[in-house]
Amino acid sequence: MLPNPKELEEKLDPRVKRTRNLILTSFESLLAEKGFESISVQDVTDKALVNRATFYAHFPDKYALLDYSIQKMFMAEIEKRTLNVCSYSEDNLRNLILAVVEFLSHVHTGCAQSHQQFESLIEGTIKRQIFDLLSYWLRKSKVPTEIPATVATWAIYGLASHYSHMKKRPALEKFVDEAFPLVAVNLEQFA
Amino acid sequence: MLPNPKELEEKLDPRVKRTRNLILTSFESLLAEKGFESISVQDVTDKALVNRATFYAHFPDKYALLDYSIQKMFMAEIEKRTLNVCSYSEDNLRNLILAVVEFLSHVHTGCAQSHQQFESLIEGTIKRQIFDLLSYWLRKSKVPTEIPATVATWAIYGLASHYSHMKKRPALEKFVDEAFPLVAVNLEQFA
DNA sequence: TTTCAAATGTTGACTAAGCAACAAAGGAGC
DNA sequence: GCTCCTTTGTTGCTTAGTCAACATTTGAAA
Repeated sequence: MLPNPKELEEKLDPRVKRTRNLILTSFESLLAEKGFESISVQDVTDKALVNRATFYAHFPDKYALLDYSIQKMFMAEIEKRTLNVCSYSEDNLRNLILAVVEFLSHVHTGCAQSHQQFESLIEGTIKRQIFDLLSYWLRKSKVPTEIPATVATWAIYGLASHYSHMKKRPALEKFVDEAFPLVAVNLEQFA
Repeated sequence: MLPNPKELEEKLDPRVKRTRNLILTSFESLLAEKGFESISVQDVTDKALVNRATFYAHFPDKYALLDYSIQKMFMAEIEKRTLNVCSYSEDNLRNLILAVVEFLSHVHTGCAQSHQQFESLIEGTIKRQIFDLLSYWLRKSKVPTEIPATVATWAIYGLASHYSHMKKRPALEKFVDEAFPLVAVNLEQFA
């Protein structure tokens, strides 16, 4: 059911879409200039030209906004590579790994303050996205996919996290070439 | 009372400011791509992501929007030169003439289709702005200003219109140098 | 001229956003 | 410890925006 969320969003009240976009844009630009913890809800709504009470009508708190933001950004990365409308193949898997590595590296360079604490906030969100995507890729399978998808999810995220923390990052292609088989082996039964 | 409108706008409901801006931005970008008459209210609201009924809550029709837009753009030109916070002087008058000439030339190059019909639509709006500005400049005068301000207004607009229609436009400075004394002579009693 | 589709204004019922005021929970500094 | 100020959620009421439906008007093609 992965390609769906689009359709749901299309039907939203225009005011809702507008407000969420304003909040999102404001948040992401703030994230580029200072650390997540030092951003207050007030900051976000001030820059978005939206009332603070309106924020709470859309998000329980700023952590929910972070989740929403990460989801959107990650999904954009996935959709850019049309990985959201396909099934499992080695080629798609390689592209997925590339996408996650690039996304996480981008977060580390783009966000003013990406501490350990911050990364642990987004880790769950991203892994959930990866897991859902893999499950969608394997939706036609006759055998259970939960275990292999879980293993692959953690492996992919771990690789990306590792890469984005390396002092001297090797060439992206080289890194992925080396890591790819270790992930693929767990999924080869679905190729 | 010219410097006031700012203060009034500041206090507007944020939703009102937002909506008007969306409509205005949409309209101005449409104006850059096609003729005013071929722009429908529907076009404007579609691009602005605003409901058509909302448009009518702010403007009686598209002609009112054109007025509003021209006023905003012209005022921006005036404020850029800080001509809205001063009194009459030959120097300010010269700058005003420059501003009007440049503004009208800009309209002629920037708008996709600027026919005679279109110019007659904006002529009144612009002359009103010029007249109001001159009246503001002369507000301290002990003698009546209406007649001299009217003459100067028409003269300035006429010059700008003439210039912007010339096949081979002379250098702006040269043109204004030549025309300036003819306007200034009607106002020299206020210098 | 007739016809038909598109654009114009207008309305009333519904939903979202703004606002001011509140209690409560940190957090920094004394 | 205490104080003071900021931030956080929450609430009830007001205002603005959305939507679908309608009657007109307009303009271009048949």
